[in-house]
This record gives sequence, C-alpha cells and structure tokens, in this order.
Amino acid sequence: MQHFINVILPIPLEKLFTYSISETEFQHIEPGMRVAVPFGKSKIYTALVYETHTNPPEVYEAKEIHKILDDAPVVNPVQLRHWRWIADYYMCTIGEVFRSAMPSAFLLESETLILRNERGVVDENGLKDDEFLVYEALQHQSMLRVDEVSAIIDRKNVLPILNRLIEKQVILLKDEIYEQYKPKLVRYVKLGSAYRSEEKLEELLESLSRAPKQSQVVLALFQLEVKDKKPIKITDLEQSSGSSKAVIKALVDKGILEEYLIRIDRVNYEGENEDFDLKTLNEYQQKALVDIQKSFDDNKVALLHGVTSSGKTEVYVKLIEECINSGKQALYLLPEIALTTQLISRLQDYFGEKISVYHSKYSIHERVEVWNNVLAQKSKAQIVIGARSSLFLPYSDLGLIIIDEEHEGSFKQFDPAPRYHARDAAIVLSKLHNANTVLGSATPSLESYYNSQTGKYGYASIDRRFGNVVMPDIELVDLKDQTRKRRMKGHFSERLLEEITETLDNGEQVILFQNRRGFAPIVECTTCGHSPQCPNCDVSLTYHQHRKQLRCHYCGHHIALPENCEACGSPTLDTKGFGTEQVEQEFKDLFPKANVGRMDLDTTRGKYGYEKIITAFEQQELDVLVGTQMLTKGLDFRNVNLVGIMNADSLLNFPDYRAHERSFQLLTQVAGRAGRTKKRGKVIIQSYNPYHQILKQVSTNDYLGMFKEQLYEREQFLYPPVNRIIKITFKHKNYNTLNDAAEWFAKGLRNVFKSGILGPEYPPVARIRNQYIKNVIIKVSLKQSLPQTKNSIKRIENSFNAVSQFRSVRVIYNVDHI
DNA sequence: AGCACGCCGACT
DNA sequence: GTCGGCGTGCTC
Repeated sequence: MQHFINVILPIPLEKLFTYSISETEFQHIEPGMRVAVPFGKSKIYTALVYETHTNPPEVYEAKEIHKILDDAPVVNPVQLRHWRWIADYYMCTIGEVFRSAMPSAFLLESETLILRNERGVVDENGLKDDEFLVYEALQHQSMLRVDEVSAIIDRKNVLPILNRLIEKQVILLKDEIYEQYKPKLVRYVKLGSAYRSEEKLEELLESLSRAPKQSQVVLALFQLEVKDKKPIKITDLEQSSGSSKAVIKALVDKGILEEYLIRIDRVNYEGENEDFDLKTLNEYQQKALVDIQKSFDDNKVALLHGVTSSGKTEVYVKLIEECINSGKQALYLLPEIALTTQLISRLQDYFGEKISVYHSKYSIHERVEVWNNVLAQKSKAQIVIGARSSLFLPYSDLGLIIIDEEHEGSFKQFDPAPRYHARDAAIVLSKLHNANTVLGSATPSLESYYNSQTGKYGYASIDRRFGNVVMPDIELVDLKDQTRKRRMKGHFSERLLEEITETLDNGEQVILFQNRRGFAPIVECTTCGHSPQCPNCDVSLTYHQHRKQLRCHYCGHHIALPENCEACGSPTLDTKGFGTEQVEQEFKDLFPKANVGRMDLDTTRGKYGYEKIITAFEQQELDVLVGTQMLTKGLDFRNVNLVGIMNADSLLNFPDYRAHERSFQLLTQVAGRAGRTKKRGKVIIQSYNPYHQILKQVSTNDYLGMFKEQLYEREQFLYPPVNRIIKITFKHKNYNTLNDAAEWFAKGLRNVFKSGILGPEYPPVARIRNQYIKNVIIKVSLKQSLPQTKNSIKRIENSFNAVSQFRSVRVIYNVDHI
C-alpha cells in the first residue's frame, strides 16, 4: 500500500500538496510535524503535515518528501483549526497563516552550494570569461553560495552558467539545508583535573607566583566556587577576577583550567523568586472581578472598562492566578508598544518564573524556546505575555485570554497576510479552547462597547482611579486666539509655558505629546512654494534634523538637505509643520536648564531602545519627555504632573471614519499619564478648534457621550460596528492599468452587491515604491452572509485574473480593515 | 510567492 | 548576432 501526506506550504497557494512517504515514515509521521519537501525544480521548503492517507493522487505523480524534521508534532490540532478560521475569515491562504504563525527559525531554508569538481579535468582555455571567474574563485574557496557567484559575475541569472560549468565538469552542486535554531551554549570553566588535590594546588599557586594575573584568576575561581557551589561561567570569572579573556585562555591552553559547554535556555527569569502577596483589591476592583466572573459563567467575553490607572492589572492578576491554579495556561495579549519592562517585571513579581514573554524584539532563537516551552506545557510558560503573534503559540490547554488595551488598532496586522485582528482571533481561539476572555481598556473600541451594550459581551467597569486619585484636570487652549494675540512662543502657548514652569519648579515631570504621523516636518521653499518630493512615492520628504537629511517614510529614500530650492534655485528653504524633534529643540531653547528626552521611532530602535529612555525618565534624570503615541501605553510614571498635547488637530483631521474615536482614545490615554499619585494632574490640550465635540468629551471624560455620538454617525454611514467592511487594495506600477483594473473590479462588485461599494479611490499616499494604489471598500451588512459575500468576491477575482491585462495587478484583501 | 520558459528590444 | 526585459503558467 502506498502512503501519502497532505502538507501546508508556507506560500500563498490555497491548496494542500500531496507527497508520498514510505511505510516506515507512515508509522512515524503525524499531523503537525514538519517535513522538508522538494518543491518546483530546485527549492526545498519546510512544510507542515496536515493529514496522512493512502489515496494516490490521480493526475500527477506525488514526489517523495526530503526528510522528516520533527520527532513529535510542533503544532497541535486546535492550532490547525484556528489557522483555518483565520485563513477563511481574513481571506488569505492557510500557507500564509503557517508562515507568520511559526517562529521563522522553524522554517528552514535550503541553499544550493557550488563545489569544485575534484575529479573533472578542466580545460581552462575552453572557459568563457565569466565561467573562468567562477572557476578561479573556486581555487581560493572550497565552496560558493549562489549569491556569491552572482556577485562575482555581476549578474542575477547564474543558472545557465552553472549548468555549463557542470557540463564542463568544473563544478558540482550540493543542496544544503539549514536548521536555523541552535541551542545556546555557554562556556564554563573549572580547574583542570590534574590540579584537584590540595598539594597539587599549592604547587600550582607557587608556580604561578610570577604570573600575578594568572594566579589572580585561579584565586577568583576558588572564591566563586566556594560562594556559589555552581558551575562558573567564563564571563563571570572574567569579571570577578578583573582579568581578560586572553589570560583565561592562556590558563586553559596550559591545562590548568578546563573549558566546557552547557546548553542553556535563552529565556530565563532571573529575578528574585519570592512570592509576592497580591494586594487585596479595592471594592471597585472587587466588583469588576465579580462581574467578569459572572460573564464567564454565562460563557461570554467580558469587557473590562476601567479608567486610566484604575488598577485593571490587579484584576487581571487575580484572574490569571485563578486560571493557573486550575492548571491551565493563560495568555496576556498587549499591543507591541505597551510591552514594557515596567509591566513585565510587575507581573513577574506576582508569578515569578511562570511567565514567558513573546514579541517581535525577541530573537528568533528566543522565540523557538518559548514555543517549545509552551508546547511541552512547561510551567515556565504557563503564563504567556506577548504581542499579537503570541496568539499562535502551541497552547494545549488555555484557560484564559486577556486582551489589554483592547481598543488599540495595532492589534490588527496590516502588512503581510494574514491581516488578522488579534483581539477577534483571540476570541475565536478562546472558544476553541473553551477558555474565558477578558477585553480591557480605559477607552474601549466602539465595537467592543457596542457588543457589551447589545448583551453579546459581559461588562464590568471601574470608574475610579486606584487610591482615589482624582482624574486629571484637562484644559483646552485655543491656538487661534493665542496666535492672534501673539502669545505663542514657537509651538508653545502661554498657558502651556506657565504650567511647564510651575511643574518644573515643583520638581515634577512633564510629558509633551506630538503625534508626528500625517503632520511631519516638511521642507518648503518660501519663494516658490516647492517642496522636495520622494521620487518613488507620492509624498513630500520629511526633514530629519539629527542627520540633516530629507527622508521618505514609505520607501526609506533619503537625500542630504539641499542648500537651494531645486525648482527655483533660491536658498529660501524653510521647514513647515512640526514633529517631536522640533518640539524638543524649541523646548531646549525655552528651558535651557531642563533635561529633555525624546521618545519616538527614531530614538527607540533596538531591543533595549525604549528601556534606556524610560528608565532615565523614571529615575528623574530627565525632567521632560517629548514623544509620539509610544508614550501613551502601559507606562506608569509616578512623578509626572503635567501632560501637554502640542496639537490635537492633526489627530482630529485625519481623513478616516475612525479619526474621532481614535482621537478620543489617544488623548484620554495620554491625559491619563498625568497625576498618578495623590496630587491632581494637569493636562493642556492645544488646538485651533477647542470647541470640537471630541475635545470637549475628552476634557469631561465623557466616554458615553462620545460613544453615542460616534455610534450615531456609524449608523448613518453604515460603518462598523453596525456594518462590516472589507477593503480591497489594488497595486500596480502602471497608472492606467491600475485605474482600469480597479474600475473593472468595482464594476463587478456593483453588479453583484448593488449597494455598499465605495471607490475605487486613491489613498492619501497614492503611490508607494513606484506602485500606484487604489482602494475599494465594501460595506457588508451584518445580515448579509459573510462567507457568501467572500465567495462572490473571489468569483469576481477569478474573472478579473482571466483578463490578461490585469493579471499583474496585485489584489489585497483586508477584512475588518481599521 | 518564486521560478523557469518563452518571446521581443538594445547592445557587448 | 546575444543579453535580459517581463508576460505566462506551474508548483504535489
């Protein structure tokens, strides 16, 4: 009997692929294991076994697998069902879900290596120039990679040449597969076996008397051994002996020390392991906890609506505690930017080593380790705290999912497919595990609040700040008025300056918020009005002061700041608009004595990027922190008493139906950073339009008013939560092709759906990386069947692809686009 | 998605 | 005359 497996490949193809396996392999292989399979003419992919069977495919001969990569499944059946749901709901392939769900180190890569053919007889004169170059290179190097060959002969397509060289017996090819994950090994030292006895030791020290450095090392080693009674890392020895690697190496070479390797986990909690007593909840938290549990009993998702610094985390901690006491796993999801050391160490205080962290700043190796720990149901991974991708870990027994900062748009993956919403996908996952779900926020998304109002979700609230700290006092400042009266100094109004002065005089800290998005500093010629544009995208270049550069935020193109206007030649270039950099600069000029720090994408690169700045601010080395939305999340600064919002209008004027909701959320969250201890905090919001409803609602903390008003608008214009939307994006490098294609598709949609089709329209940035972009939005009524709607769309796409002209147009679906 | 195959313009 | 452009079709 023949045996086969159907596998998922990490490529955007809808179908599963069938490979043949031997009887022995059949005994061994289970769904969820990885196999390496040949695909196409020359590629080897990591595939995931979906099922095994004995039905030979009818129309083709199945290839054999290359090899089995796992002894046991690394993905479980619940995950596969979850992936299937994501692929269906978000209109992508299961292969795309597979690719983004696994740590990249699990998806090994194959590479063709070029080796000398030792047995071939080479006629050097019979080689062409480029062939000779490769031949020559192989005389110096035993092997070459394909991209190296391509660099040598300065051409992309190297296969014809390689084929000729194989024919001429110059080279051989070898397929190399890399398993990317390597366990981390740490180097340890101990005393060489020859020196273990007392007298030998004395002899040794004697003999080293003329090598003070070396004897210092040996003595330090003793001390460490006595102190810790644990193996000693080379790095520790180096440190405590105050000597160098070279000295230690000399001792190892002499055989006085022995070096050995121990495999260790990269992800380790190294804090104190004392049990923290959970503070008892106050009455409001307690009430919320009871309400949440009530929702759980009704099998409902619970929405926890608690104002900023109301102590939601303590409620989560109680829930997690309960969950892990029943032996189940718990997942705490947060937006990437809210995953700060502050929060993690706070949770580690409660749960110690039971916590694993998983997010994008972790290395691929660390991710594999967390994955394996979850898979093995190790207790150190019983609680996972992470960003949206931690949804994909191989949980076998989830009891609780917490989605904190539930309203955050960044839970929706935007760029590579699957374009999933982690909150919604988490709710589905939770259902698959029969687990409980809590959504938490100080400013719930309209969707979630709506669901809690219709009874789909349960609802719990905390409307008081922890310790009865009062909500901050929010003051609106009219920039128009201030400008007219000439009271502005740069971008600072008189009121804001007064408050900053007072706060600094009191030895308290200030946060200044400027969201740079959509209002970046551009350069403009004051003579002709020209501003430098990106050659690849339809945007003005933005000015970055620290490098004196103009940069494109979409494609990364950058040039040095020109001296003269490239259109009219006048040296009258001036910056317009402002971002965090400019706020920082102006502030320094106004308050030369204060220490100011800046927190935005530019200053927080790297794994410890945020931490440096946050710690400096926390320890009050900085008096003022200027930043973007980054500083709204999960940060708890005790000594901040003033928050200044430089310009609220850029948020409000965003061309998008969610702009108002988002502004309310963002401003409320930023305002919540002020006055987290006894004293009442102060917030100043500067705006040209201080009578805007949203600003009023922010200043009076009127969530309900905002909800009602926004919901009314959504109902009027058929937007979520009363309707679903699917966005289709078309991209092509040719302007006309794109327009024709988008129109054609939209017409097809209008034929089927009659109403609810918007567009095609250009997005605010209509060309990125030389690709023109158009969007079509489909509003899908909640009564309409979603699967049927998607089917209709796919059918239109099929006929669309039959038009040869349109085949090269990229079509991207974004279900529930935010 | 990649990647090879196949048919047309600009150059060693 | 070749190199390399990208349109087209396929991958078990």
